[in-house]
Amino acid sequence: MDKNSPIEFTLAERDASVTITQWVYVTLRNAVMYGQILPGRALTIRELAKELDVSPMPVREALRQLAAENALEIQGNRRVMVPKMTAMKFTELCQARMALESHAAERALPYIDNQRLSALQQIDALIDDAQREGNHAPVSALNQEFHRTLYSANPHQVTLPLIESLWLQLGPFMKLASAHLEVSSQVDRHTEAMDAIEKKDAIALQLAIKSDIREGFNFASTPELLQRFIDESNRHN
Amino acid sequence: MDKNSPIEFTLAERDASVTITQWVYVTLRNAVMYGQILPGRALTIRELAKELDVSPMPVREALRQLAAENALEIQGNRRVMVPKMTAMKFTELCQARMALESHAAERALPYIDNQRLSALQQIDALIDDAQREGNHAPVSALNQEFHRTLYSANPHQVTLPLIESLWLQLGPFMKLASAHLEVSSQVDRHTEAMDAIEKKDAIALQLAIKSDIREGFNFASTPELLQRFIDESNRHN
DNA sequence: TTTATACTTTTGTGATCACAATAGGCCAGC
DNA sequence: GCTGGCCTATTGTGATCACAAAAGTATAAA
Repeated sequence: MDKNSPIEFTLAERDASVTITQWVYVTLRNAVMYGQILPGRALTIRELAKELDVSPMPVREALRQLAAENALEIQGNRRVMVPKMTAMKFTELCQARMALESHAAERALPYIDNQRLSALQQIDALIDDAQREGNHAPVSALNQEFHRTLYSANPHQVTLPLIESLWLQLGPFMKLASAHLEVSSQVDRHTEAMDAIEKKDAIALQLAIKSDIREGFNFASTPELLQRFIDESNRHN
Repeated sequence: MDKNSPIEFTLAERDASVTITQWVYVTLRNAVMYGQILPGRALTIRELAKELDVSPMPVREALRQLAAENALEIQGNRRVMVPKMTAMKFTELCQARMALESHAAERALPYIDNQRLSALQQIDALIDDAQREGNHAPVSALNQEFHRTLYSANPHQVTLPLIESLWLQLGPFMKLASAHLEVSSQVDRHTEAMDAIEKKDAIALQLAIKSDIREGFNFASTPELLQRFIDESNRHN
């Protein structure tokens, strides 16, 4: 079965009201997002079906959906794998995040009320708590939650699905990143963002979001370090 | 069968080297993109399978893929339809296009060589020819081809799939648009873009792209006109 | 004429099966 | 020891079937 590396799934409870396909989709999505499937690892429908104890059918549909979201790549051989990363692609993904998310923040700004602002503050407080305790595991998910809460204030949402696609593509490398990342010393860009929101200052908000994204990945600003991460993830072919 | 409106598919030849699922996907995608399926129209797997003369299986997979690309919407009832448009959503889609595509153009600029520039000029010439002959049908597809050729110069492509998702969502309304659109009088922003490319002027290129997108839809700048289009497409429920 | 209810049909979901293509392993030849 | 071609096992694709949920329809009561 595990011709390459085994895959450790975090199997959630399967609610009866949710279709099996959706459950498989969420499970695989989390596995990709949190780097539990190494890039380059070939995935087969039957293997995953066996692993998740479902029939091949829901796996097929979930894989196709994830491929459409650019989380997985269908090779010419019809084989499915997590796309490999390159230094240039990594840069492009971060640049695309900055462009898209600063735009999404600007479009969301007019719709942010006090209730949502306090929700943002709450999430930020959780992040601070986790970092103070040295508990880096949930920070990545909480950070996403912060951004999602911000952008989804806009009730006519069209950018969030695109942004989530970028997150998915960067996901496998966030894990490698967080293991090496020094976050405690950095300026809290979330606070800057919330200040800008209170002042309804679109320019400042965009700047804060862009800085937040850039600093989240500036550990990789030295090409050698990034290259080591990429090599590490590709070592298993 | 046609409880609502019938669907006119443009059935392409099915190449043997292409899987049925891919062929169905392309066929449905074109139908959505060129407004052959009215928004709100409920789609059923078996109906489409019968219409396209394939088994339900490839249709299921194609529908799921299109839903993942935001071209179709899966309702709570598990029914699939082309999403309905609102004036606000239309605006958001255009704004997102401007943000994403101007960014994609900037990132592609360093990679554009003379060969690609002449390809762009060729496409633009075809557009001019078609418009001079009053042949508005292929203009929309050629315009997309122009933008795609420009952005895909960047070999580390990550934004193009996101941009295509936006095109798909706007697609159904391009048809309604082109029927009422006056294009002959407008400035040729493509020429401006190509001038900027020759001068390697990123700012001018971004401006040209943004203007091109804005003018492509400024027919809808009067809310009443846009509303009429939306109503028209929703009339059939 | 209108509304609530029972019945019939249709539909999405998921399982299983058949088949052609691909991959991986094996052995012979150099 | 290394490479090239054959053979077996595995895989993706697509078809068919079973089932429960949903939608549509007709009937009956008001």
